[in-house]
Amino acid sequence: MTESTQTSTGITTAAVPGDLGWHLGMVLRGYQTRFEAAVAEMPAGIRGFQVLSAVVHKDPPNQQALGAHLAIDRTVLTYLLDTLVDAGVVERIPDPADRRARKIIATESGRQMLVTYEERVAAAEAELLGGLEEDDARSLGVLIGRLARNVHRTQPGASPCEAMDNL
Amino acid sequence: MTESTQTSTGITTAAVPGDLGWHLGMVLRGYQTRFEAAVAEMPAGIRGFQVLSAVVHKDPPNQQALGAHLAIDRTVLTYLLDTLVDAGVVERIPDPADRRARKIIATESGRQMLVTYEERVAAAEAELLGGLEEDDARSLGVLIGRLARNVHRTQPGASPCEAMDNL
DNA sequence: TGTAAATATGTTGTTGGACAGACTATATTC
DNA sequence: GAATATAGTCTGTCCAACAACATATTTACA
Repeated sequence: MTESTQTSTGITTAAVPGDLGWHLGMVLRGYQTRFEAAVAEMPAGIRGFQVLSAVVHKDPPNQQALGAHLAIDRTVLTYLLDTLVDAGVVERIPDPADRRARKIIATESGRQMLVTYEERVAAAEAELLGGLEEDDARSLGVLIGRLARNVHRTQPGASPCEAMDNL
Repeated sequence: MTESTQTSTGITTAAVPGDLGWHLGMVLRGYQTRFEAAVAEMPAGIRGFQVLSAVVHKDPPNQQALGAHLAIDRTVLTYLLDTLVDAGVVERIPDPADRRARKIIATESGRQMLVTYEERVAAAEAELLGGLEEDDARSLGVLIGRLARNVHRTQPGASPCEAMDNL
């Protein structure tokens, strides 16, 4: 811990390169632990929930769009969807306009399941942020959201080698 | 986007449970992409850097503490350290007080390497946060750091890592 | 003291997810 | 209608995570 920065919140943070990675990893770890417990009974667990949530809230036109949104490889998405279809949570319906593509829609049972688990997930998220002041938690959510959209916008596809010309 | 929350920053975010997970995943993905490029030539890549950084900055008394700090499984840490030792970056020296334990120390070459790569990592972190206002980036760093320490403190992480909660 | 439990680390084997490449079916383009 | 592009699936491979076991050492306690 060498140099440090005084911030408006009164917290002093060590300015060590790499700490951001440690912080992100630790937060994601805490999130996953709670999230996992919240959706343990869902088919395909965390990713099952994420897929179902994306299907309902984002209404992607085909699997490719769905996979791109969640940054899930298409070959992985295939068996993820297999699991969800087997569980009767979603359906693959052929797109009449482009019969190569398949649209994923939630079944009625899937919608109900999503509602149920969204409550649990919301509770898990609240618990994760429970250690922060309410204002801080809200700010953090906003800033992370903005940063996430930046990343999502500037990182198309799954090829990580494009965005790294600068080093 | 159904319901939304108006925040002090003027940004509108969708209040969908699970979005926090998507945000975190996306940010971590962007971070990893840049980080990976920054430390590609380092032995053991990202984790090699993280281990070396922790060894130098946190000075953990033994491997167990090191692994607990980074949330790395001990069996993984073993071959991670093998790689770093082979590369001449760190050394395992037996603890004279407890001959079961080994203290990991950086070699001179390792220290130099760390300095070199810390510059690159700092640049990568700055680039990731580049889309945010400077104040926002600083706030985000502070809040994530606080949350990360919460998680690190409250995770039931198996081992007595309390000895290292000195951040 | 002697012995059982606990601890620190290393080794081996298994498993699951990520990913590349081949393959099928359908669409578009010229 | 031949060539090429796209959506999805299937197969095989690689690596990290983890469990189970092995070894050396320390600690607890009878």
